[in-house]
Amino acid sequence: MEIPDIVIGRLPIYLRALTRMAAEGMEITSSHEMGQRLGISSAQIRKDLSHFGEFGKQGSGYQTQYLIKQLRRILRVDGEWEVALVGAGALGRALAHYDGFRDRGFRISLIFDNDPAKVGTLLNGFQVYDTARLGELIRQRSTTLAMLAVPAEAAQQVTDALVKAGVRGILNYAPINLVVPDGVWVQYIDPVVHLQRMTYYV
Amino acid sequence: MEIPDIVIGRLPIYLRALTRMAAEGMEITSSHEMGQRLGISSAQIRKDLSHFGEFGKQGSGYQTQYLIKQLRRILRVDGEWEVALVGAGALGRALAHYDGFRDRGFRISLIFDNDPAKVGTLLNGFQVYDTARLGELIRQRSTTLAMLAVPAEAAQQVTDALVKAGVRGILNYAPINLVVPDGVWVQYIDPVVHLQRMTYYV
DNA sequence: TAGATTGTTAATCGATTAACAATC
DNA sequence: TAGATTGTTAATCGATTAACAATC
Repeated sequence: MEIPDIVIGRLPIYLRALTRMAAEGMEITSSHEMGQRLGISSAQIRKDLSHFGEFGKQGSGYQTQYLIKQLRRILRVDGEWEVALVGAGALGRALAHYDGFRDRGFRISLIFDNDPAKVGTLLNGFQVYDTARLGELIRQRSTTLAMLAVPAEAAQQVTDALVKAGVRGILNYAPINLVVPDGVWVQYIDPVVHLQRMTYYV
Repeated sequence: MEIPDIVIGRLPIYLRALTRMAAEGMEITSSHEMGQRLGISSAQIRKDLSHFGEFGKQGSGYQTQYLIKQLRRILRVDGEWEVALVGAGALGRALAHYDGFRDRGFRISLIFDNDPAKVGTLLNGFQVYDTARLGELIRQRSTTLAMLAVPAEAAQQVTDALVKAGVRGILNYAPINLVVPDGVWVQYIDPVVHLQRMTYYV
């Protein structure tokens, strides 16, 4: 009954591919066609989707737009999540300016940095607040998601503050493992880890 | 005999944790202690390592520095890989300035962009070259790794040029699936995918 | 109708875990 | 020695795939 994490993990990939296909004008697709694009077996795609309902038609396949809509609903990205960004260094600024969040369900709406030279400035139209005010402001706005773009040394401390303020999901760009209580989710992005996963084979 | 991809995928995580532990002054550790930090069972860590040799001592555990050295060797990051960066937008610039590559085995040494206003400028001390010269320069320097920080629309085309020039591993920041021939590896970084993996649970 | 593709079941495959002898 | 931890085997668990009836 419980849906495996690994299945949930693939849904955003399906959603991304379908959105692309829709943009290319494809109104209908099939598990076989999706699998070809993604390097995944068609059986796996059908099995994954079957955890959530029946979205296709025998003989013809899936209506692209309809499946997109369903996946957005399942993943709960049919609305817009407000995301806090901690760290306004080079990476933080790049994230703040990235325009790919908006139409996929997210918006950075609260930015923090502990550098007095940055506090009070605007970043993509948003105030940069002092990290000291993190708890206060996140609680006030009931923000539940955050991105961490601070040095590794500060990451755990900031995480503790985020969790205490009610954040439930953290996208961590710092190259360090975070300790969080049950009920808080962390995803990691570390380019070096990804590069090191390729050098073994190259 | 063949080592599973999923095992290779965990080694960089072990390496990162061990490096952290070493920095904290820990000279010895155990599979149990590592597992606690990473939220992984000690049995899995021992099993993973056993694919490559025997690195520990019964009763005491692993010498941190020795295990780091072995993992670096296994992953082939005991030297320094030259990496090409394609795309000098906000993200590309953040990557070019990131100082966390160097001591983990990588160095961005070749930067491309197709914006005439950027071509010829310096980025972290390196020339920005016209993307039109990508094939020529990558071949000349025998670069085998690349990071892709270009818009989704350009990603496949740039990928084809990279592969043709001899690149064997691509770290793709564009939110799109790439098609590559056998023998070429791709790793994906898409913050939205990671965020969407959490919203289901939050 | 004939061809295609779904959703699902059962079989296969592979990964994780538990347990323990070996031994530091 | 007594306690601790490794490396490995076997058992368990879970994920993927193959196959096909249902049906558009």
